[in-house]
Amino acid sequence: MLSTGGSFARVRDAERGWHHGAKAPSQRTGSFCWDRMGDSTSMARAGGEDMVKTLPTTYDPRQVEMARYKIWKDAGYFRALPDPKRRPWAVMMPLPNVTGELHIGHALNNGMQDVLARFKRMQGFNALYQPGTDHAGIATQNVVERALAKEGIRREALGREKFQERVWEWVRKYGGIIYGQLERLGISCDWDRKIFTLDPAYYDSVMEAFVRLYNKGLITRGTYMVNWCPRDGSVISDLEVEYEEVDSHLWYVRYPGADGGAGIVIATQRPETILADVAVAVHPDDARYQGLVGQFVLVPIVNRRVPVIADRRIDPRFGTGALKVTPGHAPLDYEIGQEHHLPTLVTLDLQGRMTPDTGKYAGMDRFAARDAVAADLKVLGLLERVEPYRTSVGHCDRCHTVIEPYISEQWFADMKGMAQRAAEAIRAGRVRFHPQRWAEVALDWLDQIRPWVISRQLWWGHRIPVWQCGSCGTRQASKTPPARCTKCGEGNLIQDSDVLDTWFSSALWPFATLGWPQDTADLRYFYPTSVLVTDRGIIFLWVCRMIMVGLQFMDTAPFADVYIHPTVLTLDGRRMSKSLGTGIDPLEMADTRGYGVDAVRFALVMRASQTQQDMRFGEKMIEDVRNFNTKIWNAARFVLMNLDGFDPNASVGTQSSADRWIRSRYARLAGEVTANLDSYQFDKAAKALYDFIWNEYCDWYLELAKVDLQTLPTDRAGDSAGRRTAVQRTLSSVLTGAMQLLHPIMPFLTEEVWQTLPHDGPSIMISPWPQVQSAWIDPAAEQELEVVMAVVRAVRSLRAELSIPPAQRIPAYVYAEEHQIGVLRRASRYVEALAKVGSVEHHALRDSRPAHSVASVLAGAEIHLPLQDLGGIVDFEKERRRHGKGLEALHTELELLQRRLADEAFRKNAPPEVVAQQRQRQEDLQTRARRLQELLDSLASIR
RNA sequence: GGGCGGUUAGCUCAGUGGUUAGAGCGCAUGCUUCACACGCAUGAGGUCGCAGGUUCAAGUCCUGCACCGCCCA
Repeated sequence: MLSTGGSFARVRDAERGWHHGAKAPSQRTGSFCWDRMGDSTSMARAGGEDMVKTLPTTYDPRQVEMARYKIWKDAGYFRALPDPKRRPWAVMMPLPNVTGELHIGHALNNGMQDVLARFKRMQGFNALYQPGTDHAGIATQNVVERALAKEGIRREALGREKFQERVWEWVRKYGGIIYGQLERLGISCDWDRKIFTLDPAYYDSVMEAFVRLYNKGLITRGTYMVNWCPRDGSVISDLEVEYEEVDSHLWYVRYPGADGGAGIVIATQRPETILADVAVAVHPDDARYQGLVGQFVLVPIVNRRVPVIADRRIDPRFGTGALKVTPGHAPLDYEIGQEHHLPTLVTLDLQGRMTPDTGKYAGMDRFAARDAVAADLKVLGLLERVEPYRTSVGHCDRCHTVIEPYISEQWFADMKGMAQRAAEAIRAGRVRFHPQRWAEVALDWLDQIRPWVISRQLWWGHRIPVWQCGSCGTRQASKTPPARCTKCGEGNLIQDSDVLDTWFSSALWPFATLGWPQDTADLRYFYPTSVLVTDRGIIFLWVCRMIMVGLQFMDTAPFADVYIHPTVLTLDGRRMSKSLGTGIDPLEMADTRGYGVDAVRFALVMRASQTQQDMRFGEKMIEDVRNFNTKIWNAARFVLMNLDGFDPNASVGTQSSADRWIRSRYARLAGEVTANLDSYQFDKAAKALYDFIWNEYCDWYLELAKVDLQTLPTDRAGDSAGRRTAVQRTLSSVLTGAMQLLHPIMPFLTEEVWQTLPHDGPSIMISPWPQVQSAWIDPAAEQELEVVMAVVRAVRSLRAELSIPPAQRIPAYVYAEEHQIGVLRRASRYVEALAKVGSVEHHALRDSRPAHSVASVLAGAEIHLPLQDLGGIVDFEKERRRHGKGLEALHTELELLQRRLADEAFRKNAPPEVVAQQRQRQEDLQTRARRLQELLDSLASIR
């Protein structure tokens, strides 16, 4: 069993004894259990080590991740039900579009939510991670329209009802794809709570919200100039318009005077709208046109007689300073037209084509008409010139069609009061943004909120629950079709044909998912939620609206924290996009490339800093984490090989300084990771784990432990002090704890490793989060090991410098301050093994040095490799240069220090401890410099 | 036009006003060391975007500028 598959414990066997019996030990008894007890003991007794050795040296995540996920899910670990005895914690998934497929942004976003959910769950919270999908009105309608187009069918030909059936069909077929992909990420959502925004209960919440706002007079119908998408045939809100700089032209057109005079030259970006002009406007102070205001000019082509008016909003520096006024097709012109009581003419239809009354232009697309009109103006001799011009053009954020300003009657929500409350909540700190600067961004928008156009001319979405009387025209809002008109009593009521903006329904997400408007146990228990994790791109569209609506209906903001994570970019700083071919597909990385989901998650999380708003990301970063995983895997293999005869319940035994050191470092790590996750500093948590596991645990502690394991007796009688047990316990418990701390970020590998080591409970997922063991923090042991490591590094460095073959054992003399000698003597076995030293002699620093040696001068110690042991391989000239360089550096630094300490201003103004620290440093450097000089002097006598 | 973020080693990024600025990757050299070559060891590599200022002390605080990016109008 062990040698097959890529895992220590093939998943199914790993849980043997836990899942099928009621005997699973309680988490609190503290009784360790060997998982796969049979395998482990036999491994220890008879050739077990060989069996472990036959394990592959690399970890294949594909062998375990999917199966492990199923075990967790089936065990019900993701489930969160109200339980008054436990503290709730909740995060709502930013609902992906039902048409959507997983991309790198989802991997980061959901990965982080899962980190938090797993972290909080292990901390003992009753953690709810709420999943769901969004019907995504325009996006989904577009997708299905495109599918229909392939069959040569237009939606209008099908009719509303048939079309909706087709969309539902599509959703049933493809709408679940994203769920499967999210599961593949390993995220621990409560899947029994999956919600789709068009589910009946959710639909009811949306209707309820609309009717309540309507009855409060906060939703009204009005005619304004809106952003119209001619392709979608619908209005969209300001936030759904993306402005983009494009190269265009400025056409200078002469409008002849009605009296036969020269008239006026205007500059326009849109000659095709000339046909709808009703005036020409100039700034009242513009000296050039003083005489013309009040006169009349003729609109070219149509020869309409229109006035020249004065308006302060005209920018005299733009073009000629004269603006043609087209109230039907431009927002500013619409305002000017209203104030000056000008008529409104419309020459473009809902599809962006010239209207039938435009003569030869009728039916022409707006862009074709632009060229046609310009050409005709030229023929008429009225086109003075054309200049290249760079301008910002609004596009539909769904289909990228150029937006047309259009006068239209729509439903608007008045957000002013709600925005005020939301802003108050943010200012009072009841909603906190991380990083904090995003609060300012949100507040700016809330403070200048404008009415929200919530109706959409679509067939897919929540139908607006307003009925209009066919007889008297009275409107009423109602969740159910009303029988008769409230005013005239007639029964001829017609429902509004429009649907609601998708964002209207998603604004209700934090409470509609929990059963609102019903007063449910879920709602009482989990609302308000704990945190929202999302990208900055939807702060206004979604985050602010959730806060506003949450306060409106629940009287409490929907979450206390908002964490805005970075946006993932390519290595050269471009947006990741499938269509541009610049994306990294997280599932391709995990499965096709075989890095595993753990590696993808960790690689992303490790780079999520609060400093920058973007993160540049590439495949190599995932590969690096895969290597880290292999490192962990092999460390676990090593530990497992050395746990022979280990009894987790035996008394602790005598720990070495190395044991105390790594336990101390681990205790600090636990505190660090906990604090970093609590403050959404994911990068710091990940890096702390990476550094600890690789550098401290693997590179140092495992090597130190090897030294002890090789020398300590394996039988109970010989090991009366329990030294071996102590090392084994340290090996095992520190790795187990590190796996727990790493689990939220890398759920799978950590579970595999945890299952094979002595542990308590059925899964790492529901194991208690490691407490910071302050008793384990041991500054003396830390200092001791610092010295040992410094000596080892110094010897290794000398060896490399002198090209001493790695296998050649050489003697070494260590000269140290007297209080360190005892420490170094006790640790000499470590130095010998790690630095490949045959024997170490310890001396006090005041003792005389060997006559001829190469040396390294440390702060409190000197390492000497005596010459006679090195044969003729030493290049003394090189040695002198090396030490000369070192001495020079010391002198430079000393000079700086001396100057600083000589400065009275420094001694007077700097805090005493800083001055003292600098003095101490000066002394240390002086000592080192002196010793180095002595060394140089002794070298000078040699050849 | 307004606001925000960034600019630190070849790349990706850390860096509470106080030692001569760090990490990972990459690079160089050596190593089939009994967990791991997806590895180990050693090492090279930086006028912290530019210019001023504050301070005993500036990568860190202030002002201005440049460039890259995001948002709003």
